[in-house]
Amino acid sequence: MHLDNMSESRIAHLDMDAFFAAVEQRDDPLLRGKPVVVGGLGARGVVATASYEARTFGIHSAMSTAHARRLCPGGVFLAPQFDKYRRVSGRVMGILRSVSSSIEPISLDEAFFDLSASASTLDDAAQIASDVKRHVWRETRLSCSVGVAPNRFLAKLGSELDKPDGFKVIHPDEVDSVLAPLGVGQLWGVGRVTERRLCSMGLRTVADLRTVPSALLDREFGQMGRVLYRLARGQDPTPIRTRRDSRSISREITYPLDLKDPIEMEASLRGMAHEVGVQLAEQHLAARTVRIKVRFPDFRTETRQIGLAVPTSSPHLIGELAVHLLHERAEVGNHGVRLLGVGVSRLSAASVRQLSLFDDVDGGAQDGLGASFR
DNA sequence: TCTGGGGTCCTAGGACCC
DNA sequence: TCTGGGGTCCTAGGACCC
Repeated sequence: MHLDNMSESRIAHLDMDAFFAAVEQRDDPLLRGKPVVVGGLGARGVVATASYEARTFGIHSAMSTAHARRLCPGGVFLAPQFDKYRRVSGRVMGILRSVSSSIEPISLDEAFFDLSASASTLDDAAQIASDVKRHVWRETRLSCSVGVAPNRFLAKLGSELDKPDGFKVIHPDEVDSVLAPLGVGQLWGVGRVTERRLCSMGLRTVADLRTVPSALLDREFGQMGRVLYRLARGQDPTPIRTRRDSRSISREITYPLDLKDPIEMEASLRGMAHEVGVQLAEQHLAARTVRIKVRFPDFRTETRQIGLAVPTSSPHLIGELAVHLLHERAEVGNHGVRLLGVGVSRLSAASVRQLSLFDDVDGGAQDGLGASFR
């Protein structure tokens, strides 16, 4: 299970360049060469993707759209068209599937694919991956960046380091020199908070991190310590996961203006609960936990959840429980809420027998509600 | 930086049981 | 009755990812 084993793998990672914005530019020639920003257009919207032209203005993902507009008043701001992106994504994933039976989509624009079975060396894998990259361009007229390496982490790093329109192979003997100068924030799973903590320990680069004994990282970071120790050495034992069962389903809405009216809050929760219930039913799943999320104007966020004795996919029951949690368990004062959300978890396959049980529970809402509390 | 939406995984504390 | 220890489940919060 050690390194020798790991280095046997040949993993590729493909990442579409500025995906949403690139699709819009592809479909409207007038947008080519211009700063294009795709994201929420409302008062509280954020940027999903900025084209490379927009990035030169300092615009990046997750920034508020309002801020992006100030940085680039002449930019083109578009609401996302997810159906379209999903279609394009489907074609890209199809290309990956044509070269590997083991692919792991991470999002619409990103996926790992395992080439270990079809390529016996990293260079053979690189050849296949480079064909894939060309194939993606031919079929979609979109550019992507590809990394090829002995494991997932290094493959992803490869696609990141040579972006856009990049192609990078990381061989085992280059791992140390590639990793050493990187900032610790470049490691997968190290975000703002962990990066700060590491920096406050005097650890700014991966080379710094590598000087720290495993035991110290364990003590300081728990489970994450092990991961840090390995990533700093370019080790990543996590396999490609082709199919993962979903563990939760949720909907949430940030309102353009804070919601103050309890009636509106209830209606909104019920609407989201309906969508969650429908999605559960579509996927033939049932849930044993119902949860709400409340975010206040000051951005403080609370969650409240309730366990059910019997799994449910009933939109009505989920809605009633959500409303109950809001009134009885959340501390909504009179300042209103900025966001509400409804989610379900502890999912299981809904059997036909369970489905008939749900109907009973749903039919007698009051009784069903009481009986469902743990 | 006035901060979306949909997820995953981890942690800490308390209840409960033996 | 001054007070164990381990395991498991649940809840709430938080870090992180795209």
